[in-house]
Amino acid sequence: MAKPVTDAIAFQFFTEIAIISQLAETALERHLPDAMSLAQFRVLTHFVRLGGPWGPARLAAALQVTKAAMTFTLGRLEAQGFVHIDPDPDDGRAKLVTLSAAGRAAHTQALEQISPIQAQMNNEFTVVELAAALPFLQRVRAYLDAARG
Amino acid sequence: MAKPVTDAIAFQFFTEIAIISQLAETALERHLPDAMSLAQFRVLTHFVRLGGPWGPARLAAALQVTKAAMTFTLGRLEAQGFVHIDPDPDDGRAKLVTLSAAGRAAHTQALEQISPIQAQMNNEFTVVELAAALPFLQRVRAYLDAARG
DNA sequence: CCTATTTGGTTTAATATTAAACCAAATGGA
DNA sequence: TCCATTTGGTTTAATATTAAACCAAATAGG
Repeated sequence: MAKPVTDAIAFQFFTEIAIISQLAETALERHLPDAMSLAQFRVLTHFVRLGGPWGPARLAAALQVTKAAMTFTLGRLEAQGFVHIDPDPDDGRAKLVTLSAAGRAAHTQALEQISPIQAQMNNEFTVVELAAALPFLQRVRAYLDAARG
Repeated sequence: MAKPVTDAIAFQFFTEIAIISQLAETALERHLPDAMSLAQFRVLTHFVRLGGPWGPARLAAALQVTKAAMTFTLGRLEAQGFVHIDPDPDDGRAKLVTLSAAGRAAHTQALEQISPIQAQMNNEFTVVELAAALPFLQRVRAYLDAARG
């Protein structure tokens, strides 16, 4: 026999996570500028936070999507002029992706549009509560990250 | 000015949630039987937990997907013989979806195939830890659920 | 050096999802 | 009763995603 109680709790934990994730993503997507998908927003955020040129493969790994998905997203971002994609002078296979001024502006604009959600959240939950929840979530994330073989 | 610290923590919270969700879903999907998508598994689980006939619209609402997505998923489930879809005798528009014996068996089979993940999880985290994390997650979920207008 | 393997990236085909338009049946006032 | 609105469900078109095959350049081991 399995351990039904234990199983049920782990299951419930991931169910809550999945629902929160889905609701948050939907809310976020609804407040993003029309032409900007969540995937695009995440790439822009990544550049704003960490700067520097990144290759598509590294970006895909960092944002946990396939290389094919990243090719697609970067194509959309480039078409809107939000990133520059240049060949890597040091590696004939590789490309270097950088955030453009327009991309940075679009991200700032997106942040403004989602600020009402942030404000509501901060109204509903305290920093202390959110911060208290973080360590365990980080442990779970680290475990899943390590366990994905 | 915004409150950068507060904002950063809420952002970090949802980032962890999103990553955990993605990693968990990927892991789950990899252990599911080949022909069974996560969406299909969720519908089967719903029936196993709550029984009874459900209409596509109610199912869509319960599992937080659009009616169109539910039409698609139910079509796949019906094609595999995992659910029965009959007209509702009391409502000319509606349909009644029920779990078939084959559907129940497929769900049992799926549970067996994902049990290694459960086992690993239970090995890494205690029931107490998981249970301790639940209340706050439930509060956040309830808030987001209520706030989605 | 060579060759085998790895790595960066794209393409193709399939799947899953949403939004929007739509149809048909039910419901609720006036 | 009748019409307007709501509700249940499907369809269509578009978007986003994955897996798998593929190509080209880099790297490593003999």
